[in-house]
Amino acid sequence: MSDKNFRLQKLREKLAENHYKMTPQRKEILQIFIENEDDPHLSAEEVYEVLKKKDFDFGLATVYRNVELLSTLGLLSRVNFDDGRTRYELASTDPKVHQHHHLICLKCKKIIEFEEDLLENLESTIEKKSGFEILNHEVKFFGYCSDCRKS
Amino acid sequence: MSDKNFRLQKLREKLAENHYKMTPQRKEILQIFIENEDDPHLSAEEVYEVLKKKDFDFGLATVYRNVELLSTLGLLSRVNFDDGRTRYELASTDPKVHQHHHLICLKCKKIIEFEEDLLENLESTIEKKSGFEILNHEVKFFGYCSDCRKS
DNA sequence: CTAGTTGCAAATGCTTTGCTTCTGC
DNA sequence: GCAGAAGCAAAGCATTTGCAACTAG
Repeated sequence: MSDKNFRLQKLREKLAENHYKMTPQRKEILQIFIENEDDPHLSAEEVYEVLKKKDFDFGLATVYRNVELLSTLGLLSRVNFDDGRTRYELASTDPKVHQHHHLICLKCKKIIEFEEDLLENLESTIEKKSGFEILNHEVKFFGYCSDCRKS
Repeated sequence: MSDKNFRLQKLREKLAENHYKMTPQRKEILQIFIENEDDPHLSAEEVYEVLKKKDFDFGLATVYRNVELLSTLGLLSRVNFDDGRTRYELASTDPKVHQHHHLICLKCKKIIEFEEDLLENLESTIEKKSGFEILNHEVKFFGYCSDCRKS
């Protein structure tokens, strides 16, 4: 099964499980995240713009309600880059895999994904010392990307 | 020199360096962060509330402008717990020390500070693999605190 | 003296909500 | 058929901004 169909399937399951309905709006919003690999961190407003370009005439409030719903269902993850809007990205399809990390360039504002996790040790240290049970994490690194370092 | 005087001294220096003026507003706002050890992550509005309790009648816009200024001067750090408001906390006085980590309990919403950093290895791995020069980071762990795990 | 700062109120911009109409299941 | 969803416009909040009056250096 393609990644796209896998995610749509999962959407159907999660919706049914929680007594929500599958609607064209929900399907299309998830698809936009699947298709927009090049721009993976979309705000509700940006999703709405993409929808308009694709000639889908959904209400903005519907987009707001559904990105939030998809995030509580675990299909999207909320990310916050302190630019005044909540953004969302496709969640990992593997429940064992935590979030990747984000490298944020202070000069050109570019956001780079770093795929490896590498926090297992730190997490078990924290769990031992604090008694806190860690389920997930969010890690951002700030600095200069390789392009900006050259100039 | 006390920690408080050290920080006020640093505020004076940073302001002068950058051609800003020392005002009673700026001094008092920084002091509030120094005094509020028990509630270390204040939003602008919360700082404004504390000021009112202390009978300082400063404008809310002044508070917004100055917490942001203190943050650009390195005396405060911005933190974001996705509760819809920007929060600030006292920055470390040691420039070599990175931010501590925040453990966020998903049940009781408590925020626990974890003082050790322990990210040196991960950072150097990322720098080697991506060519990204890391200056700072922000790390949040989500899960259940020891109190909530018991119940 | 004067560039920078404050305070106030109005404006902005993201997000949420109320409510009526519509539609999956 | 009916609970849940969409659409629209209005409301809600945190935050920013314009501007006249003030003040630190």
